[in-house]
Amino acid sequence: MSWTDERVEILKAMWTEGKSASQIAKELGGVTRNAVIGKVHRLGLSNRTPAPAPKPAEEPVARPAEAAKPRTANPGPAREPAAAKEQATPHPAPKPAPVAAKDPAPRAAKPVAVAGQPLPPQPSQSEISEETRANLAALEKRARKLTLMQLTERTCKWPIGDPATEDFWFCGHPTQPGKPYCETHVSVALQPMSSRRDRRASR
DNA sequence: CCCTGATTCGC
DNA sequence: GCGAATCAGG
Repeated sequence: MSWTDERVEILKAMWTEGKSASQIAKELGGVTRNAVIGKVHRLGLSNRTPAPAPKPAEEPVARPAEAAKPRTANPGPAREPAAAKEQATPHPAPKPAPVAAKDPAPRAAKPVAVAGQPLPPQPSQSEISEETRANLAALEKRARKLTLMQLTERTCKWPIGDPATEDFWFCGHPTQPGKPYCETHVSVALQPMSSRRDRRASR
């Protein structure tokens, strides 16, 4: 794949929106995150940080040659205004609408809209075995407490807690291959809906 | 270990 | 210009 005009546009858009290089790479396809990062730099739109922490120059202890190399952000010569359109929605994390927190029961999670992510079909308030129930309780205590932005293809996206408060995070345990949740959450989320199988029909 | 962006440097 | 390898960090 090559950097066609269109692909570059997507790259710019996504990068500006705060998407990570790997996300962009997956979206575009045919490129690695390294390629994306490399391109981002060549395009000169690397600095997503309006507040460039002026890094006090380190002692040229071991690399005199390196010190001479042009940094991405060159303080000297006229650099193009890349910080102009720094308006992209500064809140990558969608804030869920406040929800009445009246859930005394062992914190069963409420579904939250996660952009582009499969949503956890309610803990199927239906029939969940006591065993599974206990499993969940134990599991949630060991949750990695990932934030929305830390979720990846292989982190369990099961929401835990109340999205309206700070008491909210995602399970984060390793997902079952191809599934959005960890083993335990898959079991409660994607049940074959046959808790009560026919008592005799089967064969 | 998973992930992030940054930089280098051969192609 | 490109991007794998590598670096530095969370």
